Amino acid sequence: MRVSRKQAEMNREHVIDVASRLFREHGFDGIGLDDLMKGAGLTRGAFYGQFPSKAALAEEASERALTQSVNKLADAVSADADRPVSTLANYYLSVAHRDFASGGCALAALASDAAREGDGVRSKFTEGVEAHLELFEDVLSSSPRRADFDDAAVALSTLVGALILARAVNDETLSRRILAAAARAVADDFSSEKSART
Amino acid sequence: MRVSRKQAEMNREHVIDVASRLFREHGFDGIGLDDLMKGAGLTRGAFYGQFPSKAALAEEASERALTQSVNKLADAVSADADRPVSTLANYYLSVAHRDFASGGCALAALASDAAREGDGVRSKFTEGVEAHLELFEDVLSSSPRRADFDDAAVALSTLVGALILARAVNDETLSRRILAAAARAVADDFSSEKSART
DNA sequence: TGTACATCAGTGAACGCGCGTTCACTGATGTAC
DNA sequence: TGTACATCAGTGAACGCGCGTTCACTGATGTAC
Repeated sequence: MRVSRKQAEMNREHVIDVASRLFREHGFDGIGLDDLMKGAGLTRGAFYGQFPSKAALAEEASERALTQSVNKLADAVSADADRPVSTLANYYLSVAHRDFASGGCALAALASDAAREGDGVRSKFTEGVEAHLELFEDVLSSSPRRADFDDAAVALSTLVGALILARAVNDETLSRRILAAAARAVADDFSSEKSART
Repeated sequence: MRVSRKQAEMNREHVIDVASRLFREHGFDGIGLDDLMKGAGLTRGAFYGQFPSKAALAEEASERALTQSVNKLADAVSADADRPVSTLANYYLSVAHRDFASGGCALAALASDAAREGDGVRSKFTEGVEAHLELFEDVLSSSPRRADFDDAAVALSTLVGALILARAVNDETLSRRILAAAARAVADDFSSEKSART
């Protein structure tokens, strides 16, 4: 059943979107092409008309997930322009974000997996980390204290690490304490905007 | 070929050790029972005499990897008791640790994977995170500034996040800048022992 | 302590299954006239 | 604009392979006397 070129291109884009979500939720090795294509409303066989291999999809899906992650963070920050740093930290380390890996930060969801992938995926992650760092440097610099690359790297590391630990842990109290502690530390480090102690 | 009970118990322990390394290197889904058992010098078939399932091994291997991680960090810190905080940070964020996931921190290597595992593995990670936090609280408290649970959580998050990002990235310069920035931030936050700017 | 037998750790082949990938086929789309 | 045919996006069965798991078997170990 041939489909119009426009429809075919839309299908391809849809597969990438679905993959960017399902990879974040299950990891690159945790989801197969069958489920990936089903999730996009197509069948397994159509895959190789669109992509040369699963690794190639992983690459495109990583790029998309990382771009979406940066954009979501930028949007969240601009929604509360008065307190950008604590908005960023609280949004990133919210329970909602912790429980929504498939639509959340690709670094927290996939960076560990990416370290085991080939250069294609890792190059996308390199660009993704750089894009996140640029956003962080911007946001942190909006505070009274000027921020440089190193400040951005430290803040990003703290947020990513805290989210990953909060997700790995089985104990809701411990999980929330980690999120809260890291959010407050990042917010306090870069603001007159002191956040309240929990 | 039956083997003495003592030898059988040693074999079982060896399988757990090998698994704790190979899981850290390849992820829980990235290595099969065949390679796991081969790594321990046994054959696939012997596995089910020792463990009820792969998930059960993942649980035991997680526990072992986490315990080993804490012990290694404690040893590293006590080797340079004069500057415990910067020793911890520099050891954790060394290039050697970045490039040696199989013998390194189980949290950085497997926490993302653990979030997708069942309660067995996640409970071990909960205990593992708690053990790391206790160590961190101890080490950080040795500085002039007193440290509490939150300080430990922030420092651990920063180190784990920075190591994961440094591993995901394809660019050696970027990778080292992340490591150096996070190491200096953690060391400076908790010491009179100021570390030198790179 | 020595012998006879039961136990059981480890072997290796086999199981069904889902994986990534290939391919002959279908039929709507796109094109040539 | 209408017709005839070539193109090719998507289908679904099939491929070999490695996965987690099972099992009949082997032969050294452990035990009973």
